[in-house]
Amino acid sequence: MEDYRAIKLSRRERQIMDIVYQRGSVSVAEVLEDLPDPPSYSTVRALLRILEKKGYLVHEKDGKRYIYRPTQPRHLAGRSALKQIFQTFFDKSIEKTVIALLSEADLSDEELDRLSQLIEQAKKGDTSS
Amino acid sequence: MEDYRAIKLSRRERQIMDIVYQRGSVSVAEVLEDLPDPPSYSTVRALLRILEKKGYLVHEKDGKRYIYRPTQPRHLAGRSALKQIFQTFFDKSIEKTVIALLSEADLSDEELDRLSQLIEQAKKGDTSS
DNA sequence: TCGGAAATGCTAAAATATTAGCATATTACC
DNA sequence: GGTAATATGCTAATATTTTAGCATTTCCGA
Repeated sequence: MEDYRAIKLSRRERQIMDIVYQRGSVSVAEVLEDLPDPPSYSTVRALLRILEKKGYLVHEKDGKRYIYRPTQPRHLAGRSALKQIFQTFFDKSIEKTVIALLSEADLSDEELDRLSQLIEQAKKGDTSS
Repeated sequence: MEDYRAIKLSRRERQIMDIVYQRGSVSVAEVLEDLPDPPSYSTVRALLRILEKKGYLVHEKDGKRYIYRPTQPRHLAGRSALKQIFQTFFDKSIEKTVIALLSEADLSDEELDRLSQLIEQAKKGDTSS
């Protein structure tokens, strides 16, 4: 499935999908909590139903209420989203994107060490695409 | 300005802003070229006018046609977008995001070396937020 | 068990986004 | 200068999105 953040969804639908991915799974009430300019409960339900019909979500029952989950796994959705980003803002360069990320916040030395290791591994496992 | 990709804009508006940031600056015809399910020329003009009115774009004349540019610099928009992404999909962890990026494509050894250097620098310039 | 709180199912109105058309202006070129 | 090609300005119809209301169902606790 392609990046929902880029193409298909309406404004509210996208907002809701972001909330779903952030939380992992959601009840109607939770979505309502997180939505900016929150509409009515009823409205949120309608949107979740639409997203399910479009195939982006599924629900299961938890007691008397529904819990919605994304159909596309989080890590895949994340990768798609990242791809969109570095294509749009960083000349399709992963390197530039990483640089921007690193300058975004101060990582701890441990985190930096782990990244160093990762890069070393990448250097060795060369053609392992 | 906040991340236009997350909150405010409609589907078409967002598509157009992505195109603008990808190209740097755009004519109406260029936007039309890149839009999926392209509408009419007239439609694109209307949307660009709306985006300008909302403050996301400005235009200048180039001969007889308009060239539109984003008001927010690309690198800032990119940072906002990245932030959104790692908050939504990577538990607010920059490290996890970098890892995802590295696994996304095979970087050349030179690129990896440059990243190593960058990380070393980050280790030294510790409190330099 | 039965009443109330809190869900969902379904439907339709209202608001917004999307679209295109016609009139007018600008430029390039002969 | 005149004319064709190619812009823009403005407006309004259409489609979609967003919204909420009312009826019904489900679960929990007294």
